[in-house]
Amino acid sequence: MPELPEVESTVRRLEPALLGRTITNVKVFWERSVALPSAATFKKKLKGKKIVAASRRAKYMVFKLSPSGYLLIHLRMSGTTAGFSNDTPPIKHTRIIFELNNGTYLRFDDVRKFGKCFYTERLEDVTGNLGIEPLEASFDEFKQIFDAKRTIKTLLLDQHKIAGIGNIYADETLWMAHIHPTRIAASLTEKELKALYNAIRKILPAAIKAEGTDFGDNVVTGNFHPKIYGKPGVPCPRCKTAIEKTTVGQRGTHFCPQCQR
DNA sequence: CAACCGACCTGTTCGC
DNA sequence: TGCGAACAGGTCGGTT
Repeated sequence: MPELPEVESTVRRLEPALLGRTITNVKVFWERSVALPSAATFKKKLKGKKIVAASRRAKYMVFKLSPSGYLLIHLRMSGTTAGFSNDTPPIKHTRIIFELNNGTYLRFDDVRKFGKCFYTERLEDVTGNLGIEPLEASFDEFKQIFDAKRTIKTLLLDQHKIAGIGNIYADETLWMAHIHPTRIAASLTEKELKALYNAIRKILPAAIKAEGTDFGDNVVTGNFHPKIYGKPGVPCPRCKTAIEKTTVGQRGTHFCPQCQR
């Protein structure tokens, strides 16, 4: 689920509840939700650490700890995080609980168990291979990525090239930029690349402001409404042609056959 | 280098 | 109504 806007919204929501709090205990209900290091070491390393900053890198939540280290959380497909008071019981899908020193806890729930938590002393050990941040890169930095013979959508989803865009926002930004998802990246004109760059810088902030995409479920509870994602057969908002759904790079892909060439 | 495939997982929706 | 197949916001490692 969560792509850049959802992760950003989640971090902003959690920040006031976590800053200055100390982790007093960690309960792991599903060991493989801990990616690094072992679950036992993870618990030991986090206990007693104070959360001094909350931020986002790509689709990772990053919590800086004192006196050292970082807690990173990647929600993957179905993860969620939220704070609760200690008298709230965990649910069926609770994978990890981080108890805090004020009678509350941070809970990591994850139906499909794909989400991962990391503890590391050096941030780059986890985030070192990630590509540019879509909202921070200059147009020149952005442009360099697309000098490749791959399809544009596959590139947009490649976190080692550009990090944070997922399936929803790849489809949405390509639609806004009038670019067909199977176009070869290197064939895009300067004008098309600029349109894509602008679409990203328009759609992602709007989605952050809306606190993520509205899917009517428990995973993403935001208020951003996609124009074409998840809407096969629905008239294109621009030209009224029926939105098509195909597969690109093994991912469900929505586009307008009329205005994306 | 790039596309494809199976894993990793559970839950919901679709099609017959 | 029932039941298996298909599919879901992500990513990785191994193969074509």
